[in-house]
Amino acid sequence: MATKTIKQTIKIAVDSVIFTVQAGELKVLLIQMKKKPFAGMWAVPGGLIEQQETTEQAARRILKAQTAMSNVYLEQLKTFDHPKRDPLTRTISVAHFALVIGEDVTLKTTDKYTDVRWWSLSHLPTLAYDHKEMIQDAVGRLQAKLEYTNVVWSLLPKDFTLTDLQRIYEIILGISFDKRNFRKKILSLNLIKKSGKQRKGEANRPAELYQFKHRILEYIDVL
Amino acid sequence: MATKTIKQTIKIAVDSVIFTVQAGELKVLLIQMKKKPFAGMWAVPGGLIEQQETTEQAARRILKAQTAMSNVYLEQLKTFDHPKRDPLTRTISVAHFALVIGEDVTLKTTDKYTDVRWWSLSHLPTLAYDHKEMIQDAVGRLQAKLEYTNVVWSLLPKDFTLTDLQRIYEIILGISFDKRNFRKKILSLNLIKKSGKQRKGEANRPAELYQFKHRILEYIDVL
DNA sequence: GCAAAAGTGTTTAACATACACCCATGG
DNA sequence: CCATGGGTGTATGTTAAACACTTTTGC
Repeated sequence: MATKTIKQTIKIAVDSVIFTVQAGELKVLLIQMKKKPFAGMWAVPGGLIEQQETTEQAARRILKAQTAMSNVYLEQLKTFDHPKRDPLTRTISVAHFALVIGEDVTLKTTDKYTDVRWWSLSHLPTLAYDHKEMIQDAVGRLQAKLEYTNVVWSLLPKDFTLTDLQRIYEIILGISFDKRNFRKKILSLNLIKKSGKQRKGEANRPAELYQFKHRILEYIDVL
Repeated sequence: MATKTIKQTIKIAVDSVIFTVQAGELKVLLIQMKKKPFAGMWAVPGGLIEQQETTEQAARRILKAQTAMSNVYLEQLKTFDHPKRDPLTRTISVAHFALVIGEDVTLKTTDKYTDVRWWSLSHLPTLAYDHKEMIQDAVGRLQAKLEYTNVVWSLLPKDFTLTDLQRIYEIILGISFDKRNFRKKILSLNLIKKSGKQRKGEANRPAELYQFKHRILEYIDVL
């Protein structure tokens, strides 16, 4: 070893797989690319990191350019490093995954991209780079993380009903739960509390509104 | 954005946190550094990646330089990217974690380092860079992975006893298990089979030798 | 008064935990 | 024959799973 000392010319990018739950579906934010060789294809938002920032700072900077964020949960996912993943120059991407609350996200358009929009995971368009694999990895991480952390807070507004919470779990995990058992389990975990308020104005019995006790990551056996 | 286009000058390294279980302890392989600014300190083995290799290939290449491997489990751990983690030039490290079988590892020494040896996790020396954090992250990952995968095969030889297996779990997780319950649980998981052989020659009843059915990663609720 | 979602307990099955003695061998 | 670690079963408690009806509201 240590004889071959070719100088590295590798770029470092950050990509963020941004999820939200909207209209009963899990969705991911994609931008449509302008430049070759992926013109017209869709990709997860990303960009090169700057000399003096961490990858997380880069991810937040780039995320701010696409969504007007209110509550963003962000964590490092995995580093994608296949030498041929970018056909132009070798680029290693430190992928992150992010969760935002569906309701209060407004998308911005920039001149760098043709379009920006949410895509349902069940109907994804053709993806650039290795972004299909990246999204699959991120979904797996999200599903796992729902089961052993309280991270679901990052997909819900401050006040929510137990049914809202159950829906999120059902949509992301793709299974349905018994209402009584789900409530029993969640309430026994000591993660949420009653807000005292109710959601009125619908053609049915008003629902109790709950809040998370802590909106920071905690590790707990959820399901 | 997209106005600040400072050219990136960032190096990409790979570091591997290599674990084994030896003499009843969890150990990590460290090399002692020669060069400033960390001369005399210890670090996890690593190096820069080459232009046309993946980080995993780089990790295996570097690992081969330190240990004569027989069975190495290797996976990407996390990317460490603080701008000041390397005081000389900005270097991003894609950390990996590796598991090797204690018995059949022979260490090589190279002229790049003062020394190479296994350190017990309970008595680590002063570590260079952010390698203390890296090792802690790796230990956490190892502990978690023991609980939801069959990865323990990578720490055991082909034939092993149920007591050998139980010891590994106890050492790494730092708790002790009831022998009968542990056996019941492990056998119910359908991960291992009797080899038909026994370990004789010790001053006690011979122990049945078992083998893993599959020496590849599987996801299962182990404990 | 009817449609729609909210809220609420009990029974049963599965799994985890606690626990103690006999067995086969080497020296 | 004794010291050493190997091997085995049962009873109890805890947690998960299955399951159906009443309540409150808007229209």
